Amino acid sequence: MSLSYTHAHYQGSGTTEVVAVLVAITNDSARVLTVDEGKLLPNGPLMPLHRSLQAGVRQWVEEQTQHPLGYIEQLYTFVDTNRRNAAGHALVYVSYLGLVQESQLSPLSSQATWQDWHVYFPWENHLSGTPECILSHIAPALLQWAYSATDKVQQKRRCQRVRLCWGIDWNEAVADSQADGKIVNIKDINQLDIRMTDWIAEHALLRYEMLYEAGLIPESPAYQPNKFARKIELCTMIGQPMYYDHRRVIATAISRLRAKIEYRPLIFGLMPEQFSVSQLQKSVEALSGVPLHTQNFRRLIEHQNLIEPTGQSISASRGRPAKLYRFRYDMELQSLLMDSKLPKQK
Amino acid sequence: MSLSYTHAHYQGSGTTEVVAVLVAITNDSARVLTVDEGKLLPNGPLMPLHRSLQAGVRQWVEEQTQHPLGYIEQLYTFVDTNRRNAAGHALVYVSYLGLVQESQLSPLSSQATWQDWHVYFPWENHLSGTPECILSHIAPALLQWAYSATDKVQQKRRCQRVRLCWGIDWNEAVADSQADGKIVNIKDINQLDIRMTDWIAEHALLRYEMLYEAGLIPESPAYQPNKFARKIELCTMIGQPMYYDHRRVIATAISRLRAKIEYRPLIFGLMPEQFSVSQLQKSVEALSGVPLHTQNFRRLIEHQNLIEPTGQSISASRGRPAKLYRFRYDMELQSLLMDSKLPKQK
DNA sequence: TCAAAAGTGTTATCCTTACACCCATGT
DNA sequence: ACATGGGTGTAAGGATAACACTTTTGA
Repeated sequence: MSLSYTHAHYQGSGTTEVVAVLVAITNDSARVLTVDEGKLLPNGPLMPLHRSLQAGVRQWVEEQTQHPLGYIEQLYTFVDTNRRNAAGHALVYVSYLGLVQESQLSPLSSQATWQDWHVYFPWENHLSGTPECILSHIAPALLQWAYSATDKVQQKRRCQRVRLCWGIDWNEAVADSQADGKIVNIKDINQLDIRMTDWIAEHALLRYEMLYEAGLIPESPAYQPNKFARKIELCTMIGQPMYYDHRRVIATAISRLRAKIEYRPLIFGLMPEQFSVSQLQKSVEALSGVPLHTQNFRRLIEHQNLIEPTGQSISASRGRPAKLYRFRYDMELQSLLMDSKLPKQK
Repeated sequence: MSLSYTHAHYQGSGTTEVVAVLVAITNDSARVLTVDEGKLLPNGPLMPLHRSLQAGVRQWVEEQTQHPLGYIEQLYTFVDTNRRNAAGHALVYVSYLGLVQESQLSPLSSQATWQDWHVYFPWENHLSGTPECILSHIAPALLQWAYSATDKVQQKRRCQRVRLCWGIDWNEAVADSQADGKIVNIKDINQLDIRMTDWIAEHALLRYEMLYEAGLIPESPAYQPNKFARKIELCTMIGQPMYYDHRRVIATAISRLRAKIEYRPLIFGLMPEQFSVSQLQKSVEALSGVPLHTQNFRRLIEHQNLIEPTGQSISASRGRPAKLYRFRYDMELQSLLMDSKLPKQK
């Protein structure tokens, strides 16, 4: 009943396992719990004893982290046809997202470590402007991929997808085109004048899937290490790979979190008991990966009546001390937090 | 490779199956494809040959309905501990939502039928005002359940959940309460003065789960046929039951559709080639179950630039003929439609 | 006293909602 | 002509984004 994992060969007798993306925020950065030196997400076999998947994951995770999980939800179910049991059935794995409060980070098992999720997705961190890796490596490589499509239609589709997923645009003029409109050659990839237009944080999964499809990451069967125009240090540009498709699972979690945080107060599942407004903001920024407007963030939060002052305040190293707040655990707010899956009463 | 199902006993050798909620709109009402006289959703074993679940479902459904599926997405994965294989593993079933265009409804297999989804969820139809079954039967029974909770805290929680899920409120004064605040007796359930406040269409799943938890539907292990204050005709009040938990799967689909239709143009996956604005509105209403403001609906749609006039128009029996439109299948719109799972190019 | 961080006020803009009204057609 | 459904204009209210500004502390 403890966290177990296998990576060289799948040997379970069942064909179903559960994979968890446990998220916490430490030092204003988002982290996920991993095993096997950051190469795998914690995973375990589906246990026949539990009434529901939800209940199984909850118990299983609580045993591992030694404290109750605040929030948990099912993410997505994947099939891994490379891993099959004796009868030839492909492995099915059901992924879950769980939120862990920083203050409650407690004894980890020997092999488990918390990893900043930007280790796996360096391009997702826009807190200090557009990351270099997009402009210098990823975008050029993706455009190479887009323009090397077989026909004109696919070429346009791919370009549009790049634009929408990555929020970039470029100068189409720097390209030769045939009579049928297909562009056959890009004069100089450096002259495409790639610029950021509209980065949408929630598209994290789409971006990962595009990199996968374009063969730019090692997990992909289409991977070719030399697809980048310039030589790169792999991990700092396209992130640290994981076994199987576990990076995709994290990408799914990131997308879900970023989308949901907009309209559900999930963030409180990650905060300590007391916090200042700016701590709250930094936590949201850690998840969304983009800087927020400080003044309006404060108003947004206060306007929603989700927090109440504790009376205490914290004096930062500099500047005016910040008032501390706590989340209002009213009856109504409990209900606001409720997801499609309510905590079953018994 | 055709749709197969079992309901008396689960006999598959694997432990995973796929269940599909295929939705179409006919005569301005939402329907789902069912088998076994409306008692089951189409389901089939997970096939080891497919690379992905997505691909499996798609092929499997296309074979059944004889035409390509427009849109498909994974819904949720359930475990049925009552159905186990020889090795004792509980059945895992992955559910999918698929949209089918009315015009393309084509040869069904002998045992498959399209069912109006209000057959299963009569309380979800608010197109002609609040349905009687809520006010006369469901709400009273739920309040009975809420006030019969063991302690005061649970009582308040349940009341709040009823309020939020069903958008109703009532007069708390018509009840005795003890010193500790727990209400021990409701003088007359008819005098609670239950009234509709804020119906939220997307809460369909929460509502189903509450009925399940309160033991008001036959699928629930807690089911007691006589929980209702007044004698009822079962199906017209709490809907037609299904085998296993398949009604919950449909409820999941309804919630997802209603939530998603707000910010994604999914509806076009259900429309015929050409349609008038009011046909479009009626289709959206069929899904959401609530009437929409006609004038503003038109503007909303036009403002989004999703449709373009075909030049033709249709003369209804009465009144001014309506212009016909088609969905703009531009490159960009293709991309707008894209879900977290892009159609893989190959 | 000044920099740094907390916190407030005000305005322009967009989107939603509601209501009033005109248009084109069959009977 | 008139009822019926199609279609347009416009104004109020709420939410968001942007900017200027005041407050409180430590160095």
